[in-house]
Amino acid sequence: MSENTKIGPVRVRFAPSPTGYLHVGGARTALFNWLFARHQRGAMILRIEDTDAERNKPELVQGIVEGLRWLGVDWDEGPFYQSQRTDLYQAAGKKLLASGAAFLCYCPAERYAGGDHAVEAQDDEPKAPGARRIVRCTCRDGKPSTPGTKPALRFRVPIGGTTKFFDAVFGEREFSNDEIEDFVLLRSGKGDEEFGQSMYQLGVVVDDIDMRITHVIRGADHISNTPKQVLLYRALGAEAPIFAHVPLILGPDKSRLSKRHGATDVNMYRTEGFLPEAFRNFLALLGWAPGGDEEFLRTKELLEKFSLEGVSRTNAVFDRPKLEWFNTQYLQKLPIEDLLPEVEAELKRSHLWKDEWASGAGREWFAKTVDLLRPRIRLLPDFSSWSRAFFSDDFEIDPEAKAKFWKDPKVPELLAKLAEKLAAIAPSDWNHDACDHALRALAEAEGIKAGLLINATRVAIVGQAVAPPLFDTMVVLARDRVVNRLRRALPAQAAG
RNA sequence: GGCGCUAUGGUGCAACGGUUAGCACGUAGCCCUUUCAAGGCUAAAAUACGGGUUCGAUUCCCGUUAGCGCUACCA
Repeated sequence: MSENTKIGPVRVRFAPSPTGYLHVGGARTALFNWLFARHQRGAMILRIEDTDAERNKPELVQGIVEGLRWLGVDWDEGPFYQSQRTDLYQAAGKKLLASGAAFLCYCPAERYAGGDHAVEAQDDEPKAPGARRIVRCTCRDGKPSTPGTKPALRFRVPIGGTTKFFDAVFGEREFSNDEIEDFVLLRSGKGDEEFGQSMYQLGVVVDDIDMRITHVIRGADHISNTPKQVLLYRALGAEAPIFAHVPLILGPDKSRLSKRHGATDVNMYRTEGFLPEAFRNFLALLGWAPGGDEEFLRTKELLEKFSLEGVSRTNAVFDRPKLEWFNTQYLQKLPIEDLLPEVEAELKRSHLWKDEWASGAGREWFAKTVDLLRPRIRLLPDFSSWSRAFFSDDFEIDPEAKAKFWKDPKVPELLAKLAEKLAAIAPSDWNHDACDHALRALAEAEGIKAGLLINATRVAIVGQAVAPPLFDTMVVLARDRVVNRLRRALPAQAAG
């Protein structure tokens, strides 16, 4: 609407750090950025924040990129790697040093590291009010605390006053400068380098300025970092962007979502067989709502409706049962042509795919079969496992199904008779009602309930107690397969 | 410990001063039925607590409590 009219085209970025896989929190941040960018017809940029050589695992970038692709999140620029942009950060750091906005710090790193385990600050050192941590470094007046060591570059945070910024989700925010520590901009150099790698705060700000980012949409865990970054923008002579901090995703116990809560890697949902669009719909509704009660929102609608105003300020619990519900909804409601490629890919993965299903009559059969199966499918791999008998003659008969529906001693005889009756139907007359009549006529002639024969037949032709309605299944399998499977089932029954 | 953020059923969201507090997931029951789903109907279930402001608070303000975040030469 109007929030971006004076700052030109929207430019946003997703900036993961390759210290782990793409987790659902990051995925949602990426999704929100993407929805916002596409809704605003702006640009989406991917930037890899790999300035920590120690923790960084370059091979993880591949997985992150795959996760984003699966999610359907694409980008217009990048990926850019911060590890390849060090000159920019060094230059910015030196500029800040020259202007007096930063200073050299000779303190040993351990002096500040480790939170509660940090070295106790001396009584005469400026500390955050009531806290043990050191907020003002004694090096800021130019006197090296530990001469002879290589210095890091720290930002000279103003004494007194406040730093403000606007957050599209949380509103106007104001932080007291006395709470902000003299944070490190550039690590101390090793060997003969003047400085080491850039720290997070400097890299982010330098890049966001350089890439002309207009809206910084990221997790709410960064809200306390924001005043530091605003200070940096000012010191670098740039205008701060609009921030939008999105609430975090929690596990069922309301603690921050982590591995012990189960799958947090987006790629695990892909391999489990969730539909990306269902996953996207679910994720979009975690911390955002379009305002009404609609929940089944296809990506097109998400794109139309997304706005930062609808983003919630409260953390949300990742509710897997609801994700599963979304998946079954998509499995059932998607236009069949949207679902077919997913099923095709699944059958290829499990080597059940036949090329004859790619087009023509084969495609029609495939569409009809998938349509018959879909109400009972929960995850894509169910097409290969649970529905195997629809795509292959090579399937097992489930022992529990036998025990349940082949109990009656008359079953072998009944199935044999049914096979002969069905075999007598001309292929051109093979349809739901013909099968229905043939079976019910037999049941009546034998003086048994149709249900007994229906259930026994189902086990014989698909090997399971659970399947789509029998006569629809028979139509899809066609006469010869049904008859063959009935005949084949008899020795299996005797053996079982 | 300090600073910050948040608070509607078990969960995700709606209601942006006036509703019998709505929808969905999940749960329970019923219907449908040829197995199992799906679908339909019904039920139980919430404004954290205490103060204000107001004719009127879920909604605005303060406090308490709880949860979460930040508090690294991590990002």
